[in-house]
Amino acid sequence: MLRNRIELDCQECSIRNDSAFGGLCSHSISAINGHKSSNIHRKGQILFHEGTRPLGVYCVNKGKIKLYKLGNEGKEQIIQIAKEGELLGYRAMISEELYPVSAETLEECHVCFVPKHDFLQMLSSNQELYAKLFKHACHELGIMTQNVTNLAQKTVRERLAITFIMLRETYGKDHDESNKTVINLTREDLANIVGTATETLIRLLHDFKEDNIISTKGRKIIIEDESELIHIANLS
Amino acid sequence: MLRNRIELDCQECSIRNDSAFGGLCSHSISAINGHKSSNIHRKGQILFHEGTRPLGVYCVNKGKIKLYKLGNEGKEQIIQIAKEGELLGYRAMISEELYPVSAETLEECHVCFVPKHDFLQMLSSNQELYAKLFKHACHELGIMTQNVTNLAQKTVRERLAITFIMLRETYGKDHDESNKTVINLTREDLANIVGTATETLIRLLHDFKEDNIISTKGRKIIIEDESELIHIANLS
DNA sequence: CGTGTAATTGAATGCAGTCAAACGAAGTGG
DNA sequence: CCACTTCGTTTGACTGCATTCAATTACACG
Repeated sequence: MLRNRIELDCQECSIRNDSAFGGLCSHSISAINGHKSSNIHRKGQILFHEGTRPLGVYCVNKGKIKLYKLGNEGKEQIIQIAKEGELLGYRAMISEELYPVSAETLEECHVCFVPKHDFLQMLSSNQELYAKLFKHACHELGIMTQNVTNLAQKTVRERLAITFIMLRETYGKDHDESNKTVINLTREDLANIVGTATETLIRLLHDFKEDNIISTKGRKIIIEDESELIHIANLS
Repeated sequence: MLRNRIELDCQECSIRNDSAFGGLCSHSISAINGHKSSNIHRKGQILFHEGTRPLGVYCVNKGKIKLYKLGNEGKEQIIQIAKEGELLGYRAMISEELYPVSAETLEECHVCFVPKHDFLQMLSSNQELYAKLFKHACHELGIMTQNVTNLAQKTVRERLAITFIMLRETYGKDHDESNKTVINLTREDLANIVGTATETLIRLLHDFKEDNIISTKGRKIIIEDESELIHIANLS
């Protein structure tokens, strides 16, 4: 077995208030707590595979997880980098479809799992949680229309700037001594977020470094000048 | 005033069962019916503008409506072509955000409008409708991840084939004597669905015509060979 | 039945992808 | 601990798909 158990308690969970489970009554929280299992996943493990049937939902307690869809040449298109507090896998369960994406850990992650049956029961008895998830899904749809427009109309350079701005949210808590965001992703993953070839991405990183917008330490990328990123992103 | 009233009755509505309001009890239907207004919109009218606050929801009874987002050069990215039966504008209302897209009629349309307050009241008293819309939103999210992947990884030629396959659903009821789907869109709109320049699109239409995949009658495009489209689309 | 908008074609440019090769870093096993 | 291996990164050269600009033709719609 590639994962290990860990003891996590929803009542004590520090990131609960940032998650979909924030603001729930203590009765609901203890219901979740009673049905979940908590696991440590090593880097590179798959939580679920695109095209498989949802078995439950995953609540990220710690670590980053990439959600990606495979194109037909086997190239990953990364749809989202999920961080602590995010609830994964509920959408396909609600729409009663197969997972449209795969979820893979980018580092060691602590993840709680709530089985489908228990989760659906909670949902049906908790209007507040239901409304919260519905709202979240509608919000995501708005973001996706923006993503589609960016991919269709913006240059790779602009999309890379947008990606960095977005990753600053995701990696905001990972910062260096001088409080600058540090992004730890392979060049290939970064290219698969932007939607370009790895070589093209590397050339653009070079340009950004020359302009002191970013710096690098090994594979790690440090965001140096966000205002210039916003400028390059050329947002409408 | 550029629109005219029309008398439509939800109880008698022929497309109701294809819509989000399908399968509701007759009590709910009459509640909707009592709160809606029905209008005829001429071609080119805007139902709502991107960036404005949702005032209610729109149920399409007849006609096609394009939903698009503006890029910063003013270029439209068409996210969806809505047809009869579709319910528009509920997502931004649920997520309590401004409209992420604009909605414009592509031909004369009959559209029923339900004001925000009435719609929200109906939602809160009708768990079934609520669940249906939530499910629909989650389904749309899956489609959007596919769209993102296609835009990022597929060539314009492949995306045009995919667009035609998609439009066959939308324009399925618009067919000629020999039962072939006829698509009536400007070249610019078609280009803005595919995510390319109008000139590029026209050149590809030329290629498709040479290969007898489509034919044209004026601006109208007739789908001649769907199996070849599927082949070109190169779906995973 | 005109007239402006849409569609089409041509030519030139360039952004980004692909292929190939070299270099570097990190991990493995002897 | 070091040689070996593998994977990730980087750079160079080349190609080509798609965009842009410009000019002409067709046709949709009032």
